[in-house]
Amino acid sequence: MGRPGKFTEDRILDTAMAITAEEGPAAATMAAIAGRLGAPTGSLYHRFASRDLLMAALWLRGVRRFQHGVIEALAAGDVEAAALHTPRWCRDHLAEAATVLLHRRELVARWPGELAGQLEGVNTGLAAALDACAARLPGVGRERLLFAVVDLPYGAVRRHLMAGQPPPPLVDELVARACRAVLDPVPEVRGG
Amino acid sequence: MGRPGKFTEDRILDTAMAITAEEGPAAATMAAIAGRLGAPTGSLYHRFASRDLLMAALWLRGVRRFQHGVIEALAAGDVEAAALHTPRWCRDHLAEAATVLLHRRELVARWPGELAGQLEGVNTGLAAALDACAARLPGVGRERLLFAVVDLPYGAVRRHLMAGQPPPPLVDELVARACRAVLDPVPEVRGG
DNA sequence: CCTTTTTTAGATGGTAGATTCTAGAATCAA
DNA sequence: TTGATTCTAGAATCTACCATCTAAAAAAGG
Repeated sequence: MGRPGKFTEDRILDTAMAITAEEGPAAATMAAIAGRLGAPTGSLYHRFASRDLLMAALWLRGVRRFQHGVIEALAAGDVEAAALHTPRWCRDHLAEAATVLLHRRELVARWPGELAGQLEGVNTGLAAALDACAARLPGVGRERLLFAVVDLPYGAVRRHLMAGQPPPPLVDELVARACRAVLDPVPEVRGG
Repeated sequence: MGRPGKFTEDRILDTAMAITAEEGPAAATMAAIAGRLGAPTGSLYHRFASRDLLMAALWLRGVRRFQHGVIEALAAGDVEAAALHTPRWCRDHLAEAATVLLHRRELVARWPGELAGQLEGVNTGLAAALDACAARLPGVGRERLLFAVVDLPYGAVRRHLMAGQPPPPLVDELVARACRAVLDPVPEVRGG
């Protein structure tokens, strides 16, 4: 079988994630990752053909873990739970949340062609859950649901992630209220 | 008086903004800006001592223009108008909105010390308007107002800016509804 | 026309970081 | 033990870009 690896892909990604969460993705150079991990740069290139590939893998791993809860809640038809998953997950996985939610564009400025399929899979996974849920809710369009489940919670946690802090409890109340208001079928007419 | 300038600061910033909006801030290298403007790099450095300074100036100019409307609405005590200013301004200034709202971190990764005062001014300007408005609204804390006026609209437009599209009309309805719901003093009790 | 000031002009230097390359070490199977 | 295989190791290379530097051009004033 040959010599067993000393630095696993996951450990490399964890190190890149720590640097990214602390100092931003630009600070996660190959040398910085290798240095913090105590590995030579060559070992990194043994696992990942390029830095782009490494960063894309980092983002993919995080986004999959994150999306899992959202998709689950949507499948159960609980839109509010899906919306609240974001602030809750941020509390439990602060560094990974910062990496995935804050640094998407910088992380994967040039998406490697090799991973086009993986990206597609991630996108369609959420899209399918969203469509299935929207189909069950009369009067709630896809765009409206997307706002309630993705955009709104994202806006609510962003500032706190940027400060390196977990979102405070108030955020959950704000998200829940706004979510209900947006999905409410007859909001303008009193007593409807 | 000496030879009049051929490339003004504003034209340089406009060019940098165009590149940033189209291909991201990383693509806005000094050579790229100069090339698109038809100027040599030397002319850029005549106006801006460094790339960091140029990008910081770009962000400052944009954020000032953007904030103006928000602060005005807050001074008038109209929270909903303040929240709606974001999607409206994005429609009218698509490229600048993308630059200011999407690329803050990448644009000014290292904020130049020379501009510390300017940054401070921008931050306190909004903060003051926010505090003054919050003081007038009983039961509405500063954090809640910040969410309604900043976080919520930001989340609502982000996806559209990333796609290079102006936010659709639906966004205004979503923002307005969510804004009202969040500021509503007694949302839980029916008929309150 | 001549001087002064300001700007253009672009070649050149310097540096940070990604990537490659060659050597050698660790493990497994026979 | 030996050979095949997989990995570590880190120095060397390559590339892209920021920043500098010298020279010259273009006004404005006298």
